[in-house]
Amino acid sequence: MNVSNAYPLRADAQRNLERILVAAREAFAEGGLDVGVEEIARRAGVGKATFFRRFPTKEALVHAVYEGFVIEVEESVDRALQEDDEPLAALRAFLRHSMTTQAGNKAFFEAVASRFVAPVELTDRVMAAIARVMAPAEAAGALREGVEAGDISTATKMLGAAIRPMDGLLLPEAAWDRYLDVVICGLSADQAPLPGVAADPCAMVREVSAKSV
Amino acid sequence: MNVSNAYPLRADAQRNLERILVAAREAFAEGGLDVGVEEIARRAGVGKATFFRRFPTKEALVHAVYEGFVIEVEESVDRALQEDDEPLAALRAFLRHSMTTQAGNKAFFEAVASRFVAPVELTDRVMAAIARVMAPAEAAGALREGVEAGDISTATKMLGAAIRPMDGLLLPEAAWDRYLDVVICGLSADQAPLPGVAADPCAMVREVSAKSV
DNA sequence: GAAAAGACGGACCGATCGGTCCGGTTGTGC
DNA sequence: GCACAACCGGACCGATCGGTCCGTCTTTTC
Repeated sequence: MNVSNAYPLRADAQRNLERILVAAREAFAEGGLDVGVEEIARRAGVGKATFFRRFPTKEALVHAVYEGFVIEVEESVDRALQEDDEPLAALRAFLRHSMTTQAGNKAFFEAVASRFVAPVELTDRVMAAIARVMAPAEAAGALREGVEAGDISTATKMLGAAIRPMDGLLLPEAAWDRYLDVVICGLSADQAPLPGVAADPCAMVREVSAKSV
Repeated sequence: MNVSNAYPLRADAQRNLERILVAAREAFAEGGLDVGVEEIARRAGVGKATFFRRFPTKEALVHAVYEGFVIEVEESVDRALQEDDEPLAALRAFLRHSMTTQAGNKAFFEAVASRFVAPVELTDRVMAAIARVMAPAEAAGALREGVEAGDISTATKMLGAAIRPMDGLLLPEAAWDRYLDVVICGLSADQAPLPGVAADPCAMVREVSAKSV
């Protein structure tokens, strides 16, 4: 985000900026998006004022970290597309990876759970990545009629909810596949078609984001 | 909870207590569990101190309201059990009703999403109700092998997550059945059995609750 | 109808959070 | 090596939240 800005930062400032980003990723991963700015600055070995000199608001930092998540998603799709033994393999690998990431990174989980309004540009990138990862299954006719990108996005939310039965508690990995199985199975072909799509969640997200600018 | 206490409250105190409970239910339904105590007291036409005279802490109020939710769940199961056209009907009706309630009541949604640690006694009641509502389907062999009460509880969480694509946004009702279909379908028989249960979420919930007492 | 038990609410407290200010420090270009 | 701009961080601010205090008012009881 600000890492390579218009005119170059002084060396120490650049170093501190990077430290802040690293510290924020760590702190958010452990404690979720509610971790305070002071704690992040402390971890970065920096004063609170220094933080606010680089990021106008805490929200800006959250967006910067969120962009990292989007990149992770895109890379996850690239990796998932490698395995093409069977039509649904890539989609399954993607969803499974999403569970792992949400489990190990509380902020990622909260981001998926939409604890904040993400910039449109970034949600668009996520949707594009999802479209890529579901393409093989779609082409092979392995997907239930009516399943679309927004549904896969929703599936990641549902799976995230599944592996966190209560606040602060995380289901052991061995139990995750139960839910992944249920969802994959519900998304597979050879079922009655899904009811018609009455609304496009992505469009609504776009609308809300635009309104909040 | 405190409504009918050990020794009788004075008439005005009893009236105010009821007003507080009603106001809390409304306020929580609209704004979620983060609504402040002051706002609730204001809605009840009462001072903040009066609130804290009846409830030792805000958490106590949340638990009282949560007990109301548990009763709603139990009633919902009673109603769902009426419709027995086909084996899965009751379960489906129950999950559908849970979606409606979560949609119309932000606090209920957050309670399902486990935004707080509920008392063991109440989570036990929820689990018992779920066991009742899934019994017909189970008896008819309509459930996939390995599906148990904890999975239905998780299903309500997943469906709650599905209908709220982002903070403050609610999917229109017409789109809900898509996800209900996916989940019901994944829970139905005639699929490969679910992977073995490595952990019992309910037991873990019980453990965590005990620790926090 | 008066006294005492109980309830009332607004003012107050301490902790926390996002965000700002300012006097001292440090990297950088000449 | 010097001067200046850029940078630094701790102290500070205002808002908010859960929770308490205390002087006043209401209900109950005899």
